[in-house]
Parts: sequence; C-alpha cells; structure tokens
Amino acid sequence: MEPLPFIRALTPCDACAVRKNSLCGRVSADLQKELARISHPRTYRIGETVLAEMEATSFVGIVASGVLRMQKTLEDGRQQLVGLLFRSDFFGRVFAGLSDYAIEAASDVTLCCYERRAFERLTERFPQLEHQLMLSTLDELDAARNWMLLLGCQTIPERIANFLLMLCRRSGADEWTAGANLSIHVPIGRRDMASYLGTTGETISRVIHEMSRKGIIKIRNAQDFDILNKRQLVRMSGRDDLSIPPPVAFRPTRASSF
Amino acid sequence: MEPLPFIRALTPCDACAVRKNSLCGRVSADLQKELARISHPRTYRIGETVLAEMEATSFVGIVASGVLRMQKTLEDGRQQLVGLLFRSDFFGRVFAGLSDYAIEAASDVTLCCYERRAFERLTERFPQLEHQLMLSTLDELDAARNWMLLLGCQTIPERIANFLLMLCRRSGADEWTAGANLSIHVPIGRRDMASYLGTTGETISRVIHEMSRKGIIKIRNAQDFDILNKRQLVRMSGRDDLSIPPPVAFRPTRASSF
DNA sequence: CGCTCGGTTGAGACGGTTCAAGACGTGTGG
DNA sequence: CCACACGTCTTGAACCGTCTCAACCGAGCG
Repeated sequence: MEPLPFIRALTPCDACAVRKNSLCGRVSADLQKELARISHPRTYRIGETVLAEMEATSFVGIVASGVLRMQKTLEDGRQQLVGLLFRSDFFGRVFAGLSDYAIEAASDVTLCCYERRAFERLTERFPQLEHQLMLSTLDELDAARNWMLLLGCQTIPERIANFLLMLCRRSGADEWTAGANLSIHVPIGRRDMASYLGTTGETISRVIHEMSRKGIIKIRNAQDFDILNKRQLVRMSGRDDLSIPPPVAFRPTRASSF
Repeated sequence: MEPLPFIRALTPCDACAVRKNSLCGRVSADLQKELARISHPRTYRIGETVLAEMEATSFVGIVASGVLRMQKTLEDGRQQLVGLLFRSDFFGRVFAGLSDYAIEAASDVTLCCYERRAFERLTERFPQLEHQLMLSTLDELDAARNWMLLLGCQTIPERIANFLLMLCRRSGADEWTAGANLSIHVPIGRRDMASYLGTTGETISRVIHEMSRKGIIKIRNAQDFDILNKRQLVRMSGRDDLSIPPPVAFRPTRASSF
C-alpha cells in the first residue's frame, strides 16, 4: 500500500533538519519540491563504499548524517584522504562521467541522493541550483588549496592542530566565536587521520599525547578530546587567521576555509 | 581620437588566438560580444602582483600569454604555490569579496580582464557562462585534489616526475598521445618549483641532476629539459594513469588531472 | 670588473618513517 | 563472568629522506 497522492503535498524534506544549512534549503520553494521529488534516501555502514574510484558517478546527494571520506589511491596502495564530508555537505562529482576519487562511509551514514542525470537536468532548468552548486564548489576549492598549504609546508604538529581546529569549526555548527564547544569528537580513526594529514598513525599518536602532556588538550579516549588551551592550540597551528570566523556575510554557503 | 563606432562590430577578441581554448570561446556569439565589450587588457612584468592575498578581488579574467602563480603565505613567511595558470586559463575568485591566495606574474604576462562585478552580472543574465565557469572550477578542484595526493603521499622524486609530466601535457597543447613534444620548458624558477612541490630548491636540483645522470632527461639549461626516456619518467611518477589522456569526450573544458 | 642573484653541490642535523613490540578495549564464545 | 582473540592505538629504537646551512659557481649587468 503506497502513500495517498495528497500526502505528497508535504514532502519528507519539509521535516528534514539538514535542509536549513544545505544546498537544497537555499533554493526557491518550487525547486525544493522538484528536488524532494527526485530524492531518495540511502544508508551505508561504516567502511562501505558509496562510489568507487573511477566508477561512473550514478548519483550525487547530500549527507544527512554521519561522515563520508573522499580518497584517492596510488597503484602501490598508498592513499590520500582528499576531503571529509559532514552533515549537510554535498557529495558526488556532477558533470563528469566518472569521479577520480572514492567516496566511502567513514561512519554509519544516511544520504539524501539524487540520480545524477536527473539532478543535472534540474540545474539546466533552474540556474539558481547551478549557482548554489557553484558557490559550494568554490568553497571546496578554497578548502582544497588550504589543505595544499597544510600538506606542502606545515609540520606534523601544525597539521594536527589545524585538523583539530577544523573539526571544532565544522562540528560546532558555526558558533565558533565564543569559547564554546571545547570538546572535539574525531569521527575517523588514526589511519584515516594519518592519510588526511599526510603522515602515519604512529606520529599522530605521539603528537597527540605530546599535546596532552603540554596541557593543550585532554584525551578522553582515542576519538574524543577536550581543548584545555585554545589559544595555544591556535598558536600551534601556525595560522592566526583561523581563529577569525569566515565572513559569513559574503558567503551564504558555508564556512570557507577547510 | 577614438575608434569609430562601426569599427566595434569586430571586437579585438575575434582575432584572439586564446579564445578557441578558453572559457570565452565556448559560449554563444552574443555572449562573446558582451564579454568582449567589458574586457580590457592588462600586462604585468615578471614578479609583479596581480591580486594580493586577502585583497578585494576587483577583476577576474583569462591569461592571454605567460604564466600566473597562485600562492598562499603563512605568517612566518613559508609559502605554498597552490596552482599555476597558463594561457587560456581563467583566473580570479568570483562570487567572493576577497581571494585567500595571491596571484602573481610568474613570467611577463598579458591578461584579458573583466571587472568582477560586471562579469558576475553577466553570469546572472547568461546561465551558460556560469555553467562554463562551473566546469572549469570542477576541473580545478580535481587538479587540486590530485595535488593533495602528490603532496600528501609521494616522495620528492615522484613529485618532480609528475610535475614534468604535467608541464608536458599542459604545454603540449593536448597532443600528448604520440611521443611528440619531448622537450619541456619550465616556466618558473627553482624557488617556485620547490614551493609548488612542497620541497626546497636544493632538493629539486639534486633530483633533477640525478635524473639526468640516469639518462631519463637531458638538461639543456636550468629551465629547459629533453625527455629521453618517457616510460621511465612515467614509472618514476608512481602513477600509470597519467600517460592516459583524459576523456576529452566528457569534458569540453580542458585536460582534467593537474 | 665586481656585484648580485639564481642555481648547484657538499656535509651534517633533524623530523618523521619504519619496524617491532606492547597495551588497550571490545566483542565473542565457552 | 572469564578467557581469548582481534583490531586499533600506543610506545620504543633504529634508520633514512629531506632540510639546513654554507660554500661555490656561473650568468647577467651596472
């Protein structure tokens, strides 16, 4: 027994908490309806592959809960994590036959998916959709370049400090101003963290515990820390500008750097 | 004495060799006219700053000749080159008040510039313009992630091999298939090269000369090499897929990776 | 001619990796 | 409830790639 037609007047998206911070929430009402109509949920368990490297991108979408990781792999097995996707982030490579990175579930995730071709057709009918996509792509590009800076010329302790601060900002849902959210949950294991930061699990471990010894953080367990001395953490990151919140006025999209 | 009105029927762009590979050449005739109308040339000498980091982006544009470098600088002076822009590449951060990287002339350059706000207004009137911009931004994002892979988990010799192969592909104007264009011109100095690859000038020098000793390349001078053994150069790069030309069918934009 | 600047070369030091062993925590089966 | 095993994290010690510092070289130029 399928839902009665008039039920569809209210889409499941209307109750979706993710929408307000996401691409789908920043477009006109009628476009929201269209998006709701072609959307379908998917769930993946931790470790499962959403889209393999060099696989045809059949769908794109938005992260409803959990964390996705984008990663690239070299022939000899070395791999680099090129991005993490949190709740309300858009994922998937539009306008291309195949993505050159894999997308995997870094935790259990629920995704709101759109068949890629259908989504692309919507961008043709609704330029505002393409515009929103453009804005978030530009943000991703800024983030990628920031990460190049990190990988190219920062020491491992600096990278880790930046990573922790980035997690703060992303998870803290933008109330970065005050001394709030001083607890960090690292949604990925040491292996992924190492891959993201261009180092090894061993080194991560050493640096984290060194930070704990210096009283910068407190280690609750391997995945959860408290920030005891934010100022010193920022100083350790090697970039003051990170403590400055991004100019939200300019970018309705999302927090910029990282 | 200014040009007579009817002269404007033929825009300077119509004679521009760059147009056919560039963003401005992939849009409709009337949009091309609009672009031509708001375009104005600029020239910079090697080393001059086009747009400073954190400066308001007043204009964007297309590289007509020469090479631009995009770079980010840390408080303590360390800097990372986050991208090179060659002829026909689009430069400048649209839809943002200020760019978070500097754009400088890596050689003498001539640019075809658009006042940023005027350009953005055009994207509103012409969705196709935004679409072309979107495609090239996505390519840039792919390139940035490829570079993250390079910086995050490749050795210096691998990075240098990849860099040389990238130059081959970019300068070789897409006839990468055959054994053609075996000569490389490095358009930047050792310092920039080091910054791009996340290493130092000294190490670059050592590796380059080691490659020469092994008969992989021949050093004509500090900026010009010949590739003597492309197969070994590719093997050295640690990625086979680089020898495969990008699927041009999928992307009318430009060569993808790097 | 001598200055400067970019590139090259050498020697030593250091950061980070590698390899190997140990601790922790968590789930499973007896 | 304990014992066991497995995976992840941690810790230690040796090793190696790359950086640093310094000297040198060569080309371009006033």
